[in-house]
Formats: sequence, structure tokens, C-alpha cells
Amino acid sequence: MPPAKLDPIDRKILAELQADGRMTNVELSRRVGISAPPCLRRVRALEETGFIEGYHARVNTRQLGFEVAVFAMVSLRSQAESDLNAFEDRVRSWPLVRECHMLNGEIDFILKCVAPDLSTFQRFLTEDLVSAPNVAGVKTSLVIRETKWEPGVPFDVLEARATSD
Amino acid sequence: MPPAKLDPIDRKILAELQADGRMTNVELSRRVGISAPPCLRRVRALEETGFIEGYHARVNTRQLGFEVAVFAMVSLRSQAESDLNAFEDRVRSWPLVRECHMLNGEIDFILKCVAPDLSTFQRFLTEDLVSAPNVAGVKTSLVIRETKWEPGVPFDVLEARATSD
DNA sequence: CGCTTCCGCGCAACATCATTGCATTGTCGC
DNA sequence: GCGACAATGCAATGATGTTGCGCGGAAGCG
Repeated sequence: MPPAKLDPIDRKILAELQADGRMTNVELSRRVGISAPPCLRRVRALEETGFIEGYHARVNTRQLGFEVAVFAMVSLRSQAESDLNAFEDRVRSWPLVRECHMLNGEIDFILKCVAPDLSTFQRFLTEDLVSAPNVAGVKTSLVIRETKWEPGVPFDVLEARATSD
Repeated sequence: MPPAKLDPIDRKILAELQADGRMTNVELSRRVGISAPPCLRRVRALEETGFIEGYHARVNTRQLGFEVAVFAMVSLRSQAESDLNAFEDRVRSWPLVRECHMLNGEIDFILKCVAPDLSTFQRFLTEDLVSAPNVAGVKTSLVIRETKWEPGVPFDVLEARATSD
């Protein structure tokens, strides 16, 4: 059931849980201005309708020993749907690849990768990624630092649109 | 207190909370094989020591009306630290930019952006990003689809390393 | 070796929270 | 206005989060 209308309270709930996914329902209900039971029912509904896809702890990858993060821009020889799917399946089997986005233009995929050290990544790059079938070229860039990271969606922009409807 | 040693139970806790950040402590303790109180104390310690940086609900951006996701590769004219910081500060003020990573090589920054529609993004691109001070060039690629998204770190790789120490 | 110290666990008790049933209220269509 | 529906808040119950405390195993020392 993808189609569903969100009121300002729903959007506030999403914004709050996006910022703090472990907030108690009591605290959440207080912040959005309704009592706990209907608040919980709304959260459940947002989960069921797919607005909330999941909850995750964000961990410090570097502190956990993954010193290296890399963006890999991949070009394929064939963009036939079956070849794209084959590549995607392969990507899903590589634990060092955390994200994979299919793009338009020169670059077909952008992969966000992590690794304990550079040599581990280099080995993955040459032995797995570059030598995978249908891969025409890979350009990589090391992440020096992460300047901004905000989960999901800018709800202030969403509010501005919703209220102007 | 960044330096701290993790045992297999800590790593299991991190893996579980990374996969499901709203799991109850009772369920978590059951899965990692200890009782609830020490489990909660471990979670608190992981939060305090920075291994856990936060918890977030993952929302369906498209369903929320952000039909467009774009990666923008930005090159600057000057890479002096003060100029980098100035650009980063500007980036933080743009709600449509959700992530910003500083890279090595040709491209200085990669930005993940979202927008309700293409024209909104185009306006942001030309009026804000391209026309920002010190920006030499911007290449953008539309995200066609997101093939893989896993939060954080591959704990199976981490386990393999930890046990071989 | 045995003793001591320290750390982390589990138990038990309490406080808080999640969850359900139900009566009430407000809204929309008629 | 009037009835049907949806959503709210209240109250009660069960589950969970949280703290204090005693116990036991491991490491360090005599």
C-alpha cells in the first residue's frame, strides 16, 4: 500500500525517528503533541506502508578498524538489463561494497567500499572488481573525510512543499 | 576514550544493532547470549566510546516525494584548507545535500543530493552549487536505482580478522 | 601454589515503556 | 442536523529498561 497521505504529525514523527531511531514512543508522542497510543499506531502504520524501511545503528567504521573508504566509479561494456543484473548480483556478494547505485551517463555504477587497509582494498579492486565480467573500467577515489552525513530526507523542505499545497 | 577493545559479544551487539536498531535489549541479549543487564551496559559503553554514533530510521525518500537522487562530483580551484572548510560550511547549509565526502584525485568532493523533482535539483545546481565561490566544475549523475545498501561495516570480515589475531 | 583484587555476570526489584480495549470526540457525507 | 467512520485519549496490563548487589572466574602478586 504505497499511496497514503501524511499529515504534519506523521512528518514530524518521521523527522524525529530519522534523527533518533531509538527514541521511546513516550518521548516521541510528547514531541509530536499527541498521546502515546495513537503515536505508536502511527509509527506502525508508517512501517507497514513502507515510509519507514528500517532502523539502524550507525557505527564508527574507522574506529572499528576499517581505515579506508573508497568510491569506485564503474563502467560496463554492456548495459543490457541482464548484464546489469548480473553485475548487481555480483556486487551484493562482496561484503566490502556497502552501497551500489546505478547511474546514468558515462559511469554506470558508483560503489561505496570500505576496507581495513589499502592493500585489502587493492586486492579486492584488482582480483574481484576490475576482473569481473563485463567491467570496462573502474575509477577510484579515496575518501579523505566525511564532511556531512544526514540520514534520509530534509523534512524542512518537505514541510515547505506540503504547506504550500 | 577512543581506544577500547571489543570482544566477540561486543561485535555481535554492533552487528545486530546495525541490522535492527530498534531491537529490544531483551531480544538483543538473547541473541548475543548474555542476560539483559550486562547487555545494556555494553550497549551504553559502545555508545559512550563512540563505536555507536547514533540510531536512525531509514525512510523511503521516493515515497516521501523526493523522486530524484543525484551524485555531484565537485572540483574546486583552490584546495587550501581554509577554502575547503569554506566549501564544507556552505555544503552543510544546503538541505538537498545529504552527504558530502572529500576525496583525493581529480574530484575534490562527492555530494549525494536529493530533490522533489529534476527542476528543483537543476535550480539548486545552477543557482547554488555551480555558482558557489571556488567551484571549478561539477559533474552530475542521476541515480537510476539503488542496488545495494548495507549500513556501516561488514562484521563477518571483522570477525575473520579478529579471530586471526 | 594460594591469596587478593578486579571485572563482568546474573538475579531480583523497581521504574518506565509498549500495547490493547474502550469510550469519546470530531469530521465528513447525506 | 444526523449517522457512520476514523482517530484520539484514558486506563489497565504485560513487557521492557534500569539499578543495586552478591557471586565467580581470571589476572597479578606474594
